[in-house]
Amino acid sequence: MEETHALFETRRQKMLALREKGVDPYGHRFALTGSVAEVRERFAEGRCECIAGRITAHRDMGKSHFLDLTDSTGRIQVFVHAKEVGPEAYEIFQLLDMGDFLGVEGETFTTRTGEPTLRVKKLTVLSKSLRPLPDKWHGLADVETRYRQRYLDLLANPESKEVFKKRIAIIREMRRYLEDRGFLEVETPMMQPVAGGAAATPFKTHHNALDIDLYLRIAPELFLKRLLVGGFDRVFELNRSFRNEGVSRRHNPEFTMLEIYRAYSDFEEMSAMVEEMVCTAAEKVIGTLKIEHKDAEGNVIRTIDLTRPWRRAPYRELVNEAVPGWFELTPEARRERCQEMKIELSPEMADFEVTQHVFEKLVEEKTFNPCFVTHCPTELVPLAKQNPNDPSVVDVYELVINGQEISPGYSELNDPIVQRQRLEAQAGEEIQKIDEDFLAALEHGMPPAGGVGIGIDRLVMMLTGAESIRDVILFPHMKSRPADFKQ
RNA sequence: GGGUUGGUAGCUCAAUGGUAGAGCAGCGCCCUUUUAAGGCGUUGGUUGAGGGUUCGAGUCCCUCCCAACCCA
Repeated sequence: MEETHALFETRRQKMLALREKGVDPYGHRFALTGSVAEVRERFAEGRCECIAGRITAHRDMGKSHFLDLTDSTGRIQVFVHAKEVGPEAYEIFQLLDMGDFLGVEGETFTTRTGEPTLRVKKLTVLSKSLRPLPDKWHGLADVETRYRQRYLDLLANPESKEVFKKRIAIIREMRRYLEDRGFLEVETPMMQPVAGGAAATPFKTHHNALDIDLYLRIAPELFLKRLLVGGFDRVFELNRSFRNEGVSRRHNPEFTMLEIYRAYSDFEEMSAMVEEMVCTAAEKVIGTLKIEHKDAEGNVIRTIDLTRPWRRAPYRELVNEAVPGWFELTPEARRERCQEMKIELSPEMADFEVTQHVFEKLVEEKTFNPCFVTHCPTELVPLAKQNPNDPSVVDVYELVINGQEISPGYSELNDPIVQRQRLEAQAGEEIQKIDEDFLAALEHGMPPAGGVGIGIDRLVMMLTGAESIRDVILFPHMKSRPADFKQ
């Protein structure tokens, strides 16, 4: 910032003027008698209180000033008058701006209009704000700024802050649910020599001292299974994974995933657990199982009903519901039907991929209430365990809510020979992409187990009605903008 | 990667191809109980960047940057 903006310069001069008066514009610890909410809670005439917060409003009556002081618990009005604070403090007061952090000591009283207020006896400058905050009334509307400078969004848009508080609460409830049932939360490597456990492009990095390439994990799966081998029967990990792919309304390069593994279980038992866990979180955090999504004007555009039991239906049945007689059609006739239904296909697609496209467009995107899609075709999920009675399908569910895949669940493959074949087939030429250490672990014996992954960002979207993943991630990734902060 | 829409003062937004504006914020003055306080006055702009057309461009054309949405 070679040039300084006039608004910035005005505030900087005030900051320097505070220094001139021997006041440190960037203060230190300030002893509170309570938070704003606590002071409001126990409000009674004539109590002495010390509170601190950001100045979020200033109503200037000449010699009387009313400020709003806001901390994380709320706002409270404080009253500043020259006679109460003395001439020196009043001069300091005149160097303050909206956005400054201020500590005040004073006595509570109620104004004529009935507003609980603190009459300031002593004020302490805690931090001078050099840049103006967004408009107090209109808030911050520009989406780009809301994402790039989230702190401004949080200050200006209370509903944005609410979404993140809900996200935190949802995650807390999921953790509590799992811990109450004997699951141990573990931490496994985010930097891995081989990025396994999913099909996705990883981020690559390099460790200098070891002189080895490492990848940011695309999933924690292979390490959690090592823990099943090692005798942890119930484990989960709730943390970031990274995929070097496009960004969109539903994709952020780093995203939060919950993976849970339970020995001696299977995908069906896991589906029941996921159902119960999500409902518990919804009831505790949102307070209902009927989740209303609203548009910008506040009109309800859809209601997601999480009431149990959730639907469970085989993949083929759902496709057949969407397009009756689909599976009786020849491959050619299916492609023609897709053209009629305006579903775009590429010529090199395999037949199962054509069906999968129909599934995505006509089932997944239109399924808002929860549905466990079961009996998925083996080709779609090559790493899963085949159904003992019907090898054309696998023992897997895909949970669809809000038109998105939110959680896959597996009966985990624990046959090391089959696992090796599958990984080799998947790796093809790139044989170095096989995690031999993982296969060695399986060869020591892994108990049969159920495993699930839950996309936390998408779950939070569903529960809060957010239309974009960027609205549930505090600092979503954006392209850098070199012009930022040029004054 | 393709398509659509958008980017104007610190914030929220105006402006038929014809002098770049308003509200809030800021600054100055008045006001001793205000609630988006009020009143009077006033500062503030490389209209995302760069080219072009035109007597004249925020507006039309081209290239680029950033974002949102849709598609791949």
